[in-house]
Amino acid sequence: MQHKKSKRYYALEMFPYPSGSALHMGHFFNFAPADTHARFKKMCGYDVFHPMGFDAFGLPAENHALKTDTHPHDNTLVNMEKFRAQLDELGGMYDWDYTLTSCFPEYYKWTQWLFLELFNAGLAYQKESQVNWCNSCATVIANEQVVSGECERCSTSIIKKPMKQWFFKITEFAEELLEGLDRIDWPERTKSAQRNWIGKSEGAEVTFTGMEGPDITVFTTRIDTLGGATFIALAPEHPLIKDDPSPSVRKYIAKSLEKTELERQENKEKTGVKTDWLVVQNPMTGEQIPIFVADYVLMGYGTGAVMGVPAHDECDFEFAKKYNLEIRKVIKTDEDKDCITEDGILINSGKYDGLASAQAREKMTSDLGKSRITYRLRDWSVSRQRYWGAPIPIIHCDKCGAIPAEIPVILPYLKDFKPKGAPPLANDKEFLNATCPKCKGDAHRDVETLDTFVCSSWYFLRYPYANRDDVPFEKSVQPVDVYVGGAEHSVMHLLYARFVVKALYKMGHIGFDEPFKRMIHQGMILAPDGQKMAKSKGNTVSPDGYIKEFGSDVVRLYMLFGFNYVDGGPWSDGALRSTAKFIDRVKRVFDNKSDTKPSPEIEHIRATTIKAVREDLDSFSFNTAVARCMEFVNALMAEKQVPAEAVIDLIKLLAPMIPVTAEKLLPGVHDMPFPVANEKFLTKAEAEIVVQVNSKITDRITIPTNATQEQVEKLAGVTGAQKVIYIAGKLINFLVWPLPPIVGKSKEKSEGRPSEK
RNA sequence: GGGUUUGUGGCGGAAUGGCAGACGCGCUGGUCUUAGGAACCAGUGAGCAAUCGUGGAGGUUCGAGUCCUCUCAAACCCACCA
Repeated sequence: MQHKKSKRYYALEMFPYPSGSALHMGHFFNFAPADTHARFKKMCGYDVFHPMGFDAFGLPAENHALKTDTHPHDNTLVNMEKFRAQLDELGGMYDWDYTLTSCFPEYYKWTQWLFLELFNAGLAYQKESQVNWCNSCATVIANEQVVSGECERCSTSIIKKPMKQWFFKITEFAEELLEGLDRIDWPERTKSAQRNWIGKSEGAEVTFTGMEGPDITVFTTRIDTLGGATFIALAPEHPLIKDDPSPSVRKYIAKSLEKTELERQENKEKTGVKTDWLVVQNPMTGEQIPIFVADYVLMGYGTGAVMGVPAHDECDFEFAKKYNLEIRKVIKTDEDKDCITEDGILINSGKYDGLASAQAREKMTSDLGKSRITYRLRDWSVSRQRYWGAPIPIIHCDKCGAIPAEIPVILPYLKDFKPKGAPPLANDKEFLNATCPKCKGDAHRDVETLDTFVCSSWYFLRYPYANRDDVPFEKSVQPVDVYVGGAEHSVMHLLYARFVVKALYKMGHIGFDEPFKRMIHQGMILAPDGQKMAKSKGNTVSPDGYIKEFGSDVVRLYMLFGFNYVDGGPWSDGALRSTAKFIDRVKRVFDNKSDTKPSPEIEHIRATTIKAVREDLDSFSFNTAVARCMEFVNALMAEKQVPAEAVIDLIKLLAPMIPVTAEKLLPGVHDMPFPVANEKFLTKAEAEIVVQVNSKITDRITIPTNATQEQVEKLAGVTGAQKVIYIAGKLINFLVWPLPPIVGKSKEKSEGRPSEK
């Protein structure tokens, strides 16, 4: 019975975060169905690798420890044990020999290795910049972790703060990150979210010649509106005005920089101040236009300077109105009645007069500017001023600068890890003081820790080598075949992981450049009232009680059957009981089996069920897979004698879905091959098809499956058709044209509509 | 404002352009039970009917829940991005 193990199949779920409580319904809905898929693949003969670990570093664990006056290390160990027990209870088929825990030195040594590899390749660098600071978390957070101006974790308003920070150069991979999306089997919405986040836009740089001051280069996607540029606006952070002597300018800059991200966003009214000495010349019209400093211009995008074209840009329009600047139209828009192209035609623009905007852009870019592509993506800030994370493996030496430390740099077990202005590790003198590896002089360690997303950006490479202490992984490591996890990671974890893999690929450490070939996001289980489950609402439902009451198979099967996996939906006790009922029926039909030969009907449904279940389990369409099995059971129960061989196939089909029950009924089932449909029985000898005349159903007839179209036409008994459409096994449609009094839909409509109107 | 996705019975949800509502919940009736439950059997989109029905309006097609255009609604992502 043992089949040949062949192709390796790497099935992975996002590893859980062992914070405060136990695994919740969301975890179960992620893990149980994904486990069904992995078990199915195993029975199909794949050498399935299905590991599980713990994403143990991070803020929630640390904050929880602070609140409860415990230590995150101790809590994590306790929680992990609880998680592990729950995962076993769930009946998960995991390769526990290859587990990993991101807060253990055996793991984070290699996270530090990754950091140093990026550092040595110039992809990790330090820079002083305006960073996102969360006062409540007392740490810097990455762009991706700022959600509409607030901290993703605690919803505190984010402020900007100048700070020297470590960054990963994810922007260098913007184009690759974009391009790779076309090659992977991921949900469209996730790809779209990433494209959105990367935010590529193609445009041009145009330089305005300075008359009294320096030249100013702006970025624009609409160079065709250049003739309508009546002012220039610079971001408050722009280097050209950094040392501007004008008091009003200095005051304005200082005020803008104080504002938080959120305040800037909320303050929709444009403000700005005109500079005294800068006047620049429009390269197209030759005229001189004023320069403003305005905080609606972002330093981080384009060149930090924009040309103000009030007639064709909403923001510029608002600004121009407020400061009484000229509004000059240079493009015909939809409102202009005589507009003939979709794209607009250039007017009043000298030698470009009359060109469509797209053409004009191309021509003007080569004449007056330089084409340039910009991205919204920012480099990933990875320093955290907190305790519970992997220490940044860098030693700072006054003479030699930032020097790689010997790894692992062990995170000390601090009794007091409360953030008090400085990062907690700074208080540990033993940790802080170090010797420079280069000059052997006095130096100090970097006291910040790495963003947890660094830990999770590469863990899937580590699993197969979890027990190796000489290497993080080897070049022969394989990408994940199917990755299952929440859609909330669309732009953080999933983007970071892709970046890290691309970087490692470029450095020659691995042989692929996309980590997850296929991505599935499970939906969300809602409370029975259709609301999101929340402790504050008191509507949470916990899986543990149900498992205790009904057994894990019932809960698992309900998760498979009760929802479309990708959509999720509200929890229902009633529907859960129905799956318990179904398992009882399966047991009963199994007990009633006898050594009879299956009837042709049973052979047929057996074959079609096997085929359908195979397809459904492969495509994560669990609900229909269960439905097919239910039909199969119904058919078997209707038999006087239940043929054993068919029932055994049923148990094999169900084994990935109800592993405990299946193993009990058929010991060793999980090592047996998944049933293969007998082609012979897939089609019946006879089939019922629909007869249509002029696309209306007039009859249903039974025909031999192998009948030719001529034979079917004869059997249908319709004559005089001008055209016949025959879909084998489905329908035959006789078009008797022109239409007799009983008319088709279109005629009816054209007659009926005018009189109704 | 830009992008993506989703709109199907009382409910969860099925339908490679080919019989809409598979499968299940719930409900109704029945069998069996002292009774309740369980189990089993039958029915269950709407309408007395002809027929009508997949958010709405058009279109393509012999044929549209499915493809195209517009529109409405919801969810998510991005958003003074030049």
